[in-house]
Amino acid sequence: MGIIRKTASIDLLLNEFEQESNAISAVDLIKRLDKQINKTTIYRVLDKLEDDGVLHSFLGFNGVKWYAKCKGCTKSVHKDFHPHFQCLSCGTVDCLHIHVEIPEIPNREVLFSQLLIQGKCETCAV
Amino acid sequence: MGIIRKTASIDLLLNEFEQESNAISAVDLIKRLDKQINKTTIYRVLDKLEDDGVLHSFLGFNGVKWYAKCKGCTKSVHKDFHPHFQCLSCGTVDCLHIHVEIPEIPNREVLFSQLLIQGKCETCAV
DNA sequence: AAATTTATTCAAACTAAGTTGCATTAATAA
DNA sequence: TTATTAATGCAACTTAGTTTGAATAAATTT
Repeated sequence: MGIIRKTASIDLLLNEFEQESNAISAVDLIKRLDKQINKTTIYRVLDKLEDDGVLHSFLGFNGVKWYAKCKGCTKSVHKDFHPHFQCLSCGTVDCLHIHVEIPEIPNREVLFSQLLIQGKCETCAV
Repeated sequence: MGIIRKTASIDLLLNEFEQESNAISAVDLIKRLDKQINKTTIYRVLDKLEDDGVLHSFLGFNGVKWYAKCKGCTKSVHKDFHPHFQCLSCGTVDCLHIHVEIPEIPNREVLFSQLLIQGKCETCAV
């Protein structure tokens, strides 16, 4: 079930992603919108936005959930297998628009994959 | 700080990994050894075994921590960048001994990476 | 435009994974 | 064999996320 009604919560959350080109963690969104939206609502709206192909989610190295805007994803077509990058210095997480080849694996059926790369970002690298 | 003393807890934990060729989640180990070792101790011993290059850890798709035996890792040399595979049907998680090329990324310094592949394992694939 | 249905929201309580502080136990060294 | 210090156990805590059930707001029907 996707989003049916336009509400203030959805606007507020989408606005955060307009302002920001990087990924944003659920935890961070809860902090940012603390005064404005209940955390239950935040998790639910994020869920729905992901359902609708507006956002996609992935896990960072410590297991917290991150969300980022989808490019070219729709409700039905949601194949967004790009890697994500987490900077060790500043903590920024973002999508890498590069292609990584996942090799065929004998006797196994590959359905999804998640590649998380950790290092230093443009700003923090020497 | 690695392991300094040989204790019963360490033996019990190592024994689990002897018996099993697949990865084992921390949660599962706590269940298995419930009567024998306290969960705090389990987390602590796992930490140290990882430190010593005996085990390596990674996160599953739902963010829980998995451990598997290291091959050719030592305390100082701990470069184990192989992908991990999680079966959607039976839940088994294991190490894939294949090489995946992580491309250079302009202006970024790549330090670590984690590739998690989800699908159907040998036993569960048609 | 009021009534009704349906979706959305909130607060609070809960869960699951993992961590911390501290007293106690047990390897190892002296 | 005692002294030292690492390892352990326990309880309480933290953090991220989920569930619940009642209250509210938005659509839709009348």
